[in-house]
Amino acid sequence: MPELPEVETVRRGLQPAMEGARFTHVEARRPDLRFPLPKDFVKRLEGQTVTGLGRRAKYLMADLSSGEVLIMHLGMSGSFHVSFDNEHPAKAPDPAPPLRGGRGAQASRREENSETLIGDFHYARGKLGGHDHVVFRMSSGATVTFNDPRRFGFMKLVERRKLDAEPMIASLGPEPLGNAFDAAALAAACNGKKTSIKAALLDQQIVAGLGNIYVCEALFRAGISPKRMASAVATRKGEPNERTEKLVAAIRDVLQDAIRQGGSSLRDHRRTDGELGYFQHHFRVYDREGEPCPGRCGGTIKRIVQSGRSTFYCPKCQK
DNA sequence: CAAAGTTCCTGCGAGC
DNA sequence: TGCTCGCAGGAACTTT
Repeated sequence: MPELPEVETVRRGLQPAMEGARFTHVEARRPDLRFPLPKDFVKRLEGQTVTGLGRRAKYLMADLSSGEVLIMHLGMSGSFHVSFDNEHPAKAPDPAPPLRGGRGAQASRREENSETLIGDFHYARGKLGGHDHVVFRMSSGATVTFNDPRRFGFMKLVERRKLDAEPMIASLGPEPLGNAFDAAALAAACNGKKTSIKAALLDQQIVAGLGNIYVCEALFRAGISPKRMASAVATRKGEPNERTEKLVAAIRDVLQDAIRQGGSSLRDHRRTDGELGYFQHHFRVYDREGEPCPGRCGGTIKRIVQSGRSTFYCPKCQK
């Protein structure tokens, strides 16, 4: 699902379509996302140039020539679709599986079945067109559509200079792949936390961008039990220990691996259409309840529920 | 059904 | 002892 690697994959897919390009036409077809789009949403975008397309945690941020930033969040089911004029005529819906999650035209050209390796999520067969929430026509010749059936995603326009005052951005912890995130930082953030390390890593204020999947995977790679107290990743006074170092390295590794492979393409497992995702095949514990531990310890992957979310782990080698 | 991410609310415990 | 504050955990949101 859209965790950091997926959002980063989407960002890279949107870049050739949007960066340096101007919004020539914007449609808000269904303004009822998690937050309603502002009434002047279209007016504030049309004519503006995207000077840069960045990412903070799971948020996409498009810098606009107007001085505003378009913040976009995929929620749980949001996806972007990119097509270029010369490949997909805008009028007729493409009967082929549409590109979801935005690897852009290059991936689509390179791979026959782009559906399986886009860093995202749903390929909503038969739900294109009028059901897309937002459509951008760009001066690059690209049409970018945003579709989010569950509507937990949103788009928001904020003045760049007021970005630091934006609560959802300001409250974020360090980027896990950035320099600010190291053992000392993690230990300090976990110090005194009376909750599980699993819950702590899901807390975007401790480290920003992890979700349920990558927390499970990182804890497995670090050999740390998800049930361990968060404060135990640090010694007294919040000093890091060996466990902290391992965990930081594991988080970095799993995110980098996932980004390298274009993120995970999870969809509802009960659906029968199409392939399953891509990095999902590299999951070692997530959604692998009952399977043997890939670490050859002889253990079996277990599923437990922590603060209402599934946790997958190997009780034998995660201590 | 349960799954995804975030916000909000409640309840409990710690501390004064 | 009694109150307040903050944190932790759960519900809600939505859809298939």
